[in-house]
Amino acid sequence: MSEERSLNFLEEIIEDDIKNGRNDGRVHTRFPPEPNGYLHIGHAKSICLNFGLALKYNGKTNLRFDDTNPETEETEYVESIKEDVKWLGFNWENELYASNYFDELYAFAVKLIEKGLAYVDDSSPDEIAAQKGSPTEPGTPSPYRDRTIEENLRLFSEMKDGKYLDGEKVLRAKIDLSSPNMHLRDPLMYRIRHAKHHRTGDKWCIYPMYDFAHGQSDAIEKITHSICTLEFIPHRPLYEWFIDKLDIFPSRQYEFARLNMTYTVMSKRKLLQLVNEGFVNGWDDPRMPTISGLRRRGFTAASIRDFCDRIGVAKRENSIDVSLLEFCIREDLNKKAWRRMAVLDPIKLVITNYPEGEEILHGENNPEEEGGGGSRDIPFGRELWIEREDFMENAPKKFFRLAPGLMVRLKHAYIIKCDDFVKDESGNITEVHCSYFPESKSGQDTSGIHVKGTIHWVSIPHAVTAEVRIYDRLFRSEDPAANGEDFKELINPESLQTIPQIYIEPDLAKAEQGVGYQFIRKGYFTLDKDSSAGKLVFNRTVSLKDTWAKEVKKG
RNA sequence: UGCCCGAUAGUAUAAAGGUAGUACGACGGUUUUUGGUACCGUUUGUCUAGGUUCGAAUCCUGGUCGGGCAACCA
Repeated sequence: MSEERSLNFLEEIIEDDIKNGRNDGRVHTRFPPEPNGYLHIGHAKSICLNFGLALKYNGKTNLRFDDTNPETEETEYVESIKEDVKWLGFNWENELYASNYFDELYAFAVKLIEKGLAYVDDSSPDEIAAQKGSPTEPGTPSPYRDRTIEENLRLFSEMKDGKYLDGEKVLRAKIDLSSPNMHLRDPLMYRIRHAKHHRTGDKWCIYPMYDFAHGQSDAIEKITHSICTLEFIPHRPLYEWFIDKLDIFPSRQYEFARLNMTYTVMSKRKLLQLVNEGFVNGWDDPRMPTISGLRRRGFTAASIRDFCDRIGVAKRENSIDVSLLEFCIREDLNKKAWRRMAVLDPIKLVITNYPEGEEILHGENNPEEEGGGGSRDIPFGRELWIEREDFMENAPKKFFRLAPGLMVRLKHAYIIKCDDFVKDESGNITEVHCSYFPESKSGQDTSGIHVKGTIHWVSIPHAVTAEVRIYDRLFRSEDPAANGEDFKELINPESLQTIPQIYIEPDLAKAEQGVGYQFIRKGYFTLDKDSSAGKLVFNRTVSLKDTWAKEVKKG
């Protein structure tokens, strides 16, 4: 709180507006998704921005579905969007739909026709495109541009009544065919689409275009700050033109740079292809940058909010390093996740001087949690699973694990010394033999022995099995979108690695979905929805930072 | 060869004419019963050329580079 944070450009605008008494100091934003796909991390930036601004300035935020294109929009998407926004921790003021305003929008269009500012055009799409000219050449008027108001009124009404086929006629605004801004060269306002709408059904066969719906919806809701992404900058004069000619509430549009992230694609169209063409297993595949994918992967809402806070808001194009997202989830989970032990690649360890039978040890749930977070029981015995990579026959000098003659501590248990190992006929190590120091028990160590390394383990007779899914980045390239439509060629073939059987400590049999666990020394994991009573499946959310792996790579 | 937006360490983001700072990354170290965490340190930057000014990342002009705009998508 004491830390003063500089304002982003939108906060500056809002504070300025409040200071000047604009809108009576009222702040009302909106988050306007089109229900034609699942929300992704880029939307999270927009959500955090819109809801965050309202929260900060004591305002409100509407959730408004921009559903003016019946051909691509579905209720399934509406539901997922609502779930994701809620999960992120935000509450909208009103759940609204652009389709709620179809009657008003129609009346607005009639009003513009009456003012001589809109006309029905019978030109084909190609003809209209030609009429618009090019950025360097002015457009030419449609032969239908000067129809009388009465004729336009009649024709538009007939369009609404279903008298024409798709594409036969459109309604266009009459603005300026020689404008240097292409969007002002008599843009389309309405098109004919005999399609069933997810909300209005068959009531309408004409649908407003984005430009004739968005600003007016903002105005109807008295949105004060309509925040969108950079590509809408050239639309702003049109947004203002409609508001001005219709004489409705003057909402204002502001634009910020959308989020891009390394090693991922961030367009709904591309994500849809990944889903439809089977490169991933659905919108919520844990490798997807969707909110639902991240959630299934084990990301917390808090970590995503923190990420959105750290990336900032500005108007320049950007590409955020995924490592920042990974930092955010590690930071959050470090504080929250319960520590547990799991062996992913097992090798058998025998403590030769340990008696038959078991002993119950105790392990802290989370050393980072204030007050300790309690502890759980861990059965220990003579035969344990340990990680194969924690033993080396010929260890390099800085290897602080097991090798003949070396000592390590078994986490929450005893210090052991490696005496011997067993190999099978093909040279694979099958067993490691150690002796333990009874007086070195964790928490009551009087042995005086100091070891550099600690390794995790699971008691063989008590071990529970599970499947684990290890994820890597979906793309091999830092900027897959730069490859255009061929982005799919850059998919990382090793983005999903399934380990069918790992050994986990018995307490983990009680694992629940939506909870993050740290498998000590291995990473953060969470229970996947594919789990069933007889089969536990864990997703690795993110690995732990691993400076040893880095050391090894350096050689 | 039109119009619009933008340009600060590797990546983001501050500095509103007055010491270029912060985070992530990278690198090194201390602590540690997780090679985790925590803590400390190091490294690297104002696109360019002029101009205004005592003083410019900031203001002005030209250039360069990047992005967007000519869907009956949003």
